[in-house]
Amino acid sequence: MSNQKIKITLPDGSEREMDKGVSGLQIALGISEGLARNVLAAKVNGEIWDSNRPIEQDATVQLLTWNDKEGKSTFWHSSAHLMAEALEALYPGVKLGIGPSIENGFYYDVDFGDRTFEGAELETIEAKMIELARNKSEYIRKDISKSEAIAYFENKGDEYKLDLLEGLADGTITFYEQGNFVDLCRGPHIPNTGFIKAVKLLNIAGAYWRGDEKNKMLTRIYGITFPKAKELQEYLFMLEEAKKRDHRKLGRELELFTFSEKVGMGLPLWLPKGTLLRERLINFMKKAQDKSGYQQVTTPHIGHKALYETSGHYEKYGKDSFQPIATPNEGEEFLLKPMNCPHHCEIYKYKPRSYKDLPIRYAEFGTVYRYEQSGELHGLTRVRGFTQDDAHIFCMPNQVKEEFIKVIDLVLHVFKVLGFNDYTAQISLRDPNNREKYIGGDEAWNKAESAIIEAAAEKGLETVTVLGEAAFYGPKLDFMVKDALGRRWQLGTIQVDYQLPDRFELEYIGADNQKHRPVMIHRAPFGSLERFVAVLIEHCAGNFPLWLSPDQITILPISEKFTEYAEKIRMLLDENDITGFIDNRDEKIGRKIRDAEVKKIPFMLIVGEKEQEEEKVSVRKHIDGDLGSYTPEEFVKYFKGLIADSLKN
RNA sequence: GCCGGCGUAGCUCAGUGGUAGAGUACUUCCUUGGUAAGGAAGGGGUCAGGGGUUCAAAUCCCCUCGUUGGCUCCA
Repeated sequence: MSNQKIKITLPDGSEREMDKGVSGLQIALGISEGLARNVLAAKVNGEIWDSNRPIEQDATVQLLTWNDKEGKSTFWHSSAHLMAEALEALYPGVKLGIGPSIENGFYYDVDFGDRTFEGAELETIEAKMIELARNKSEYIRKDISKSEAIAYFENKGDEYKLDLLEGLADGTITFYEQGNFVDLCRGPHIPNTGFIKAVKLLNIAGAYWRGDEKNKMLTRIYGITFPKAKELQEYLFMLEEAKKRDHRKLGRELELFTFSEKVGMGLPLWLPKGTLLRERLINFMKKAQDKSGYQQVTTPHIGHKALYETSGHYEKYGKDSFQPIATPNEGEEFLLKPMNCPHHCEIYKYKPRSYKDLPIRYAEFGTVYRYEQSGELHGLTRVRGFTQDDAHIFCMPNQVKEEFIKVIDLVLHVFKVLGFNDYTAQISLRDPNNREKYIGGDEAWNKAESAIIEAAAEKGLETVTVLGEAAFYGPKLDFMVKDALGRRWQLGTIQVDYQLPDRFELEYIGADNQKHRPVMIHRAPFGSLERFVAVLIEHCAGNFPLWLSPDQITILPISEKFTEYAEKIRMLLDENDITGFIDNRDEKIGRKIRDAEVKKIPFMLIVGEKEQEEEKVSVRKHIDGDLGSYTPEEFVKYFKGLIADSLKN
């Protein structure tokens, strides 16, 4: 044991002299035994290490527990190894792909050979994992040479690990061993398997090796583990609650939309209430756009095939799309429109444009059709026919940034009014290694990409940048929101495009009396109305903001003797553009209230003998209950005030 | 498109080879009731579709369609 000292700096800024070779665990022990029991890993100079790995030089050390994101991910990664150990014990000869931690838990990709893995077997694996966890096997890190590593997996016959090893440099390879299981792994891991107290394997799915559909499909087993049984119970409860928000379930229950096999998969049918919701969203957007200088245009649902050949969409997507519509005339073909932009380009072109006209902003709630892969369809979030709150801004190059910023403001306004605070702004750029996926030259792309980056920076937007996510004609700024089950969906999108103006030969006459090419910005704050409604439903669990709610009010007469008075109230609401209906079923008031609560109707107006005499209504609010009695006029004023408040910003 | 699961009444679901069920919704009647389910009666299913095994199939097998969890894709 060396008695050389090193300096350890803790997150609170305090410094400690410790022996060289001290581990995170030992540092924790020096603070408190309780902490030491809970330490899962250590962050050493920003890098996550095993808590028992010796620290050889001065370092900033943060001890990671279950309360830290990195602590959890280490825990789950170790759990993946535990599951792999259980799998090898139960199914000798299985081959393993990769087994990382994910946002909520972990998975491991497994090749069971010719065997079909049954979901029912998950419980057996869970039991085995718990059994192995009780052994408290330590996770032991080993540096190993590449040749030894290759020899090990050649002997084991695991081609996936050999494939992974190919990409690794000699001298950087580590194995981790726990119990009877050895895995190629960078680490880090928790001290031993005994930390894992509760296990739930959630589901199985197919996943291509290395995410490439040309490769073999492995069985991916998803799971989650916890250091306490109670935390698993809570997690499972939360999952159940999340399922109750599923827009597919609420959409049916609240009578918003439906699907029909006969109409076709992925083609939503909007019911009256869903349509009302859509219309409210559309009016909201139109109003916001009117203020921002947009003009509404309307274009047909089909267009000549040549239109999309010009735009490049046909070449890029034609073979995977709804196929052209033939006419009686030989060789004449139309396409169901997958995009509105080519139509809008033609509107731009219908007359010569002056620089004084720009920017021109054409907006359309355009319904488009795309042949999405059958396996991709999902409720309203991924459909084959949907309505975009689309608009195309045609502007001069020096107006791009300003216009882009205005669109960011519009998107943020929408998110703010609807309470979407938890979104990710993603800058989607070209994949530098795969340029043939895109049209257009480097110069235009570079200009477009920097316009987005600058505009986002200028707005102080927190962004993540993802290479390879750009549209084929230009980079994008996408706004992503999670659904009830944590799946991320793209809502708003803003795209800078130098390509389509070129392809459609769009022009304007500049101050110099010369022809110039405008730049296009494609943008859709909702993205698609269908997806937006889906995410909105899950976000508010079907309890829509008053101004959006399809049923704003139901009037509940105590008995049929008061339907006439109820009708008077309804007419007053009608005059004030408030949506209300009378529940005049032959049911008791308790029943009517219950049904209105279940249908999540924001307000109930109860009218009986007392109300009729006093010319009042008893107001009951969804979830909150009785608000007392109001005169009808007072209530209308109160109601309108609530709506005005929620639309302020 | 690929891998796995699922498909019984409008909805939620029971029914493991022997005459299709429950709750709820719906219809009719009784009840005219004061803040989350009043009572009674009734109608409703080619058990997704097609083929096969069997004396007999909702049930076992195959195909198709739809749906679902992922993967790949996403203008």
